[in-house]
Amino acid sequence: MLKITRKVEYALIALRHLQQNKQAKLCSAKTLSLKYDIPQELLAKILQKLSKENIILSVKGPKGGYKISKDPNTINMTKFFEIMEGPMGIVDCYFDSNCEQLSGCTIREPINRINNSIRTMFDKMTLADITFK
Amino acid sequence: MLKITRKVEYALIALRHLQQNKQAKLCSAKTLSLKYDIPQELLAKILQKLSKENIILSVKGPKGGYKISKDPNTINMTKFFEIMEGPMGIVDCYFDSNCEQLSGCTIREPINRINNSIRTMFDKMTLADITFK
DNA sequence: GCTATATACGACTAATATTATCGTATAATA
DNA sequence: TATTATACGATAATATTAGTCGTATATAGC
Ligand code: SF4
Ligand code: SF4
Repeated sequence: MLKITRKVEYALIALRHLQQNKQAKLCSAKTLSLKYDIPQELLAKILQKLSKENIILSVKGPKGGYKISKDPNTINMTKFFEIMEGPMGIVDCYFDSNCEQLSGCTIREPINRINNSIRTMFDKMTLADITFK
Repeated sequence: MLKITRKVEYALIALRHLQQNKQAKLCSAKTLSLKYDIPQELLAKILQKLSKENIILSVKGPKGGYKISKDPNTINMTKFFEIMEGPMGIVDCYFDSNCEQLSGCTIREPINRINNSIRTMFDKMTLADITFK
């Protein structure tokens, strides 16, 4: 319960590495997967998503790989989580209304207050809080 | 990602009902399951757990059921979540050390800071914040 | 041009966690 | 003693997450 996904963790590990080696040329998915013991194909897809979102820059071909392309201070964690995993809420009704209980739900309001607290907390936090500190 | 479970939601709905009808005698699992459209057997097990933890009191037999037995102001949400779902952490290594990456993990410290922030937030919140307000 | 290496991307499978159900036992009321 | 309700372990169904595979494309170096 209340877990972040492995996908997000792998993304953060990779981003931290790229951030702290940003003076270096490029770093490939393979290099990162070996260094941090992350399944290569899975990490590759994660890096592709980060690239598509212009958080990192990708270069194809031999000697290719990835490097940081956006200041991690400018990306807040709510946004980052939603880029990686879609809408973020501790219950589904925050972004989807298919809940059986919705019509007569007595806890939706208090639950949404909690939701907003968590979102606010992550809004105030940036990628740099994880990739730097 | 970062979701609470249905089990917890059902528990909160039931507790809110019991709290707001605490002058009433008893309320059965069946009554609650019909009123809130929650699978009866599932809700029954949830109520049994709450009873075992002395959050509610149970009475067997016809005319039996449940009622609140502990002031919801005295139970913080971290404790409540952990009663219902076990150790709470956004990553496993907060309470379990079977992670492949653990030895060379570069994000554990920053992740744990987030973890602590979430726990602190829920420590400051009580069951009454959901069952009353 | 050819080969090797690396990203891009969709489809698929496997593993795990969550949600729900079933069967049986026990207690108490009337 | 029949009925209603809790207690509890085992099992099944479903959803989510994690990981793999196949194929295409780009490019560096020879
Ligand atoms: S808070 Fe209520 S409406 Fe929202 S998902 Fe939970 S049960 Fe459904
Ligand atoms: S933070 Fe690091 S050690 Fe902890 S679970 Fe995630 S990858 Fe594993």
